[in-house]
Amino acid sequence: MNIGKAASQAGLPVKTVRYYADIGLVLPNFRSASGYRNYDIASVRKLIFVKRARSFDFSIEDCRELLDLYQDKNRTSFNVRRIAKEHLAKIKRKESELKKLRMELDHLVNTCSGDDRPDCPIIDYLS
Amino acid sequence: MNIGKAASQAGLPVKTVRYYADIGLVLPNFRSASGYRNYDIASVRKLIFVKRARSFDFSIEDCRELLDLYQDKNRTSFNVRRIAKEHLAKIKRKESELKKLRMELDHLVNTCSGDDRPDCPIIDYLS
DNA sequence: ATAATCTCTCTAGTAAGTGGAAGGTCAAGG
DNA sequence: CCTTGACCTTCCACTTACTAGAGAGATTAT
Repeated sequence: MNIGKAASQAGLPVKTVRYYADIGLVLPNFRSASGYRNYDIASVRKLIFVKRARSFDFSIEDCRELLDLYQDKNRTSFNVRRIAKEHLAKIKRKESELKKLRMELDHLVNTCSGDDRPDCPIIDYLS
Repeated sequence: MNIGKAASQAGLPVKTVRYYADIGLVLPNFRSASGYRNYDIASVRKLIFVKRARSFDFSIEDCRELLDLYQDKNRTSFNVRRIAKEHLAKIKRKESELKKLRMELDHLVNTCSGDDRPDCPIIDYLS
């Protein structure tokens, strides 16, 4: 199938599928005589795999590794878990930073009267 | 003072201060005959203000607006609060997405045995 | 005078795409 | 047979908020 169909089956924009081909993440099976990219079911499955992994916020490089493991019948779940654990650690770090941020900002917004006067604890805090 | 001193007083890399000048966020007071940027205390305070706002993850464009309000003696706390509230809403959205992500990934990592066999619930889930 | 430490501008790179321009291809209809 | 419209191609530029480095000029210290 052509890129348009592959993209819609995977639920990705055509541009993104082309981009994944450009960076060698998910290559089309072959090119037609006129240069059209051709995808089969297996490559569409790879696109879907990448889409899911990206929705978990895995980086493209992580996706590359995971995709290798996905295709490797001799993989060990140890290696998959290692990547996922590292990623989880990053997410947890981000989450706690974001929580701290949200709490501080929440406090600032709550202490600000938000009226027509210039006095503002938010500005004061940032100054 | 030159850019180096201004940057260190603000706790920012020189490159960043130059960047803020390039995009017109915090301009130096003037340029010396030889082209050196010159910063006074007021502009250093603006740099610090931006640094704090950035640490709250306000975008550069938010910083621009906040900086305008910071300098505007006729500002209303209503406007400051509006920007902060919008930003807070974005952060809250991100936070809950991240939490969902973390919980799902946590679950996957916990169900994966992580041994030398190829069977892996993480791969299964992404497939 | 010279060396070390500034500073300047300019270019290019980061992550992961997105948008658009200019042009080639393919199937259907008149 | 020709045209229309939908699809496809490549290439370039833009996004965010910087950061790295090159090559050159300015200032300061010895």
